[in-house]
Amino acid sequence: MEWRDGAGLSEAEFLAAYRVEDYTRPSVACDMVVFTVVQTQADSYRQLPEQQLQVLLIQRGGHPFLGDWALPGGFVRPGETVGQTAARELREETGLERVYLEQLGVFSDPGRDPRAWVMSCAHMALVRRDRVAPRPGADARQAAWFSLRCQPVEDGSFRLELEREGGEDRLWATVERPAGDTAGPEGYRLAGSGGLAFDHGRILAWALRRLRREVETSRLPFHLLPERFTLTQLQQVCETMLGRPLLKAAFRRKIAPLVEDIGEYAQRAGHRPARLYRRKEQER
Amino acid sequence: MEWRDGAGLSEAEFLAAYRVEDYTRPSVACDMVVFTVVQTQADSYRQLPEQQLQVLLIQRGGHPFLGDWALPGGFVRPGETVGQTAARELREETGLERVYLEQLGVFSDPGRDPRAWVMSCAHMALVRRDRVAPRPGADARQAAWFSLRCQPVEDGSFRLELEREGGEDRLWATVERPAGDTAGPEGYRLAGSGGLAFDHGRILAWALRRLRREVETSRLPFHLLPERFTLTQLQQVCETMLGRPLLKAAFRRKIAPLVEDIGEYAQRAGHRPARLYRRKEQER
DNA sequence: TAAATAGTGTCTCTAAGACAATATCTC
DNA sequence: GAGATATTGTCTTAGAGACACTATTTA
Repeated sequence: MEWRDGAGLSEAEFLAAYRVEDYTRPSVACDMVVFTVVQTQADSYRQLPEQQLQVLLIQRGGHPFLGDWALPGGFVRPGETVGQTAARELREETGLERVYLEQLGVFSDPGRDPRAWVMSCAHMALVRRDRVAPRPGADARQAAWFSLRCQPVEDGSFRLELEREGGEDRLWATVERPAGDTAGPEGYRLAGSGGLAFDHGRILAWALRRLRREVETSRLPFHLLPERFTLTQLQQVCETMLGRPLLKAAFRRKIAPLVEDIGEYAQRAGHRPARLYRRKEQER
Repeated sequence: MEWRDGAGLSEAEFLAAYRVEDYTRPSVACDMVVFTVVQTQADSYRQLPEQQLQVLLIQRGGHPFLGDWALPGGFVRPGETVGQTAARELREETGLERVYLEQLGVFSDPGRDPRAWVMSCAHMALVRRDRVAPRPGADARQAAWFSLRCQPVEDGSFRLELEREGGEDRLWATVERPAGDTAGPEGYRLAGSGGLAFDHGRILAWALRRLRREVETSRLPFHLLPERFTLTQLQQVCETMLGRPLLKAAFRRKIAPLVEDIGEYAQRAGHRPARLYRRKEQER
């Protein structure tokens, strides 16, 4: 005998009668915060180059926010998970497969997109800059890397500053964290932004916070390095992600169990050559 | 002069012509993992009672998963953020206002709901059990609290076990974390479940992980305690959330800066009375 | 006084912070 | 040798783990 519900329907009958069109539905997009770390030019070939944290933005060629810069993204299609949408967008935007991707959460303010009811499931990705050639011409949109800095402001809020490579464009956003235990992606409030489309300043702020939180606990920095690297490179990537310097001795003690000496040395440095390491595969 | 896009439209013209109906859209629901901590009966009035971590579930009265237990939840309505949806659901389900709520992330497997394309933005809530009278009769659905336990299994996966208060129903789910750096809500995979509807075992597993992560860093336990509490009560709540015992001396050292002695004592215990504390308001 | 929890003292151990000393390469 | 980074050693400090000891209540 079959199970029947309160209306006397079997499961097959119920599913046939169910009409999802009866409810108003939002559009759901995935917006991508694509992080990378890049070396700026050093004064001398013997010195270590400085590094910058960068994000990939796309200039809007249509309304709304025409001319402003936005996170790359696109709508979720039927049959996809949001993670698959993010991976697809990233592939279309950068040509990269199998990069590190992490879901950051939903931004759903009703007015965030003046066109319609669109909520965004933000993701962050970590890509190696040398693997990406952002394609300015692809579908008539201009893509560019922006350096990202975050300064605390006196009243407890933060100011994000973005600068396009070469210094042609400068964007900014101010976000604040309301008092109380508000947590999660919608915990930050966007107090204002310049040159950034939609609520993307808010999404950026949340992504940066997550990035910094996770550097300490996890293995994110490896995704921004080549297979073989020196400990100084690893430390520099961590410092760039965190936005503050780390002590060398303590850093090496801490990451020692995560890496493995491969017995080779970096070549052609103007100083003592550094040992090369690779990431150690973890047993759980 | 007005800005015009590639098609020669002004922003107002563009918005008027934009048709969101042209795209297929998913339904978006908020599912709530409502946690509480409850004391079980002690053998003697002089002994401290044991505590249990519990979640609120609702028995499905319709297809699909008729008779199984599901997380409370409902669809996002136009004009709401997902956080507002969660707060509304919680109010409807428990009558509570202003409880701690946190967005956990999106679960979006295309087949997760056999009726239609429905993605779920999961939230967790922390409520004081003594404030909630789950209303079994409300809109013909039966609500009940289930104790929640989580055991690691030998191959790296986890088994969740739920037991209804009184022991009438037992539910389970097995989840695994695939190798690699998969992070975020969709990082867990549901290997199987019994008595739990949809992918709610997976959502529960993720919620429990988040809960445990955040106990250590934040102030979540206060939301499960009355205004005035003893340090032993606070420690017990933390232990229950974490599922493991803590050392008394170390615990007190650690939480000392978060609480404030109010100079009163717990009454009527069969032993030395404990000092009462309240949460100290943080400067950031 | 027995039984129970409350509250504190202290020793150890580990890890991070801080800084210095030594090593090794290229020009 | 000068100048740069690489690598290691070690002293100090902060905090967690572990355990024991004392305090205070009620039946």
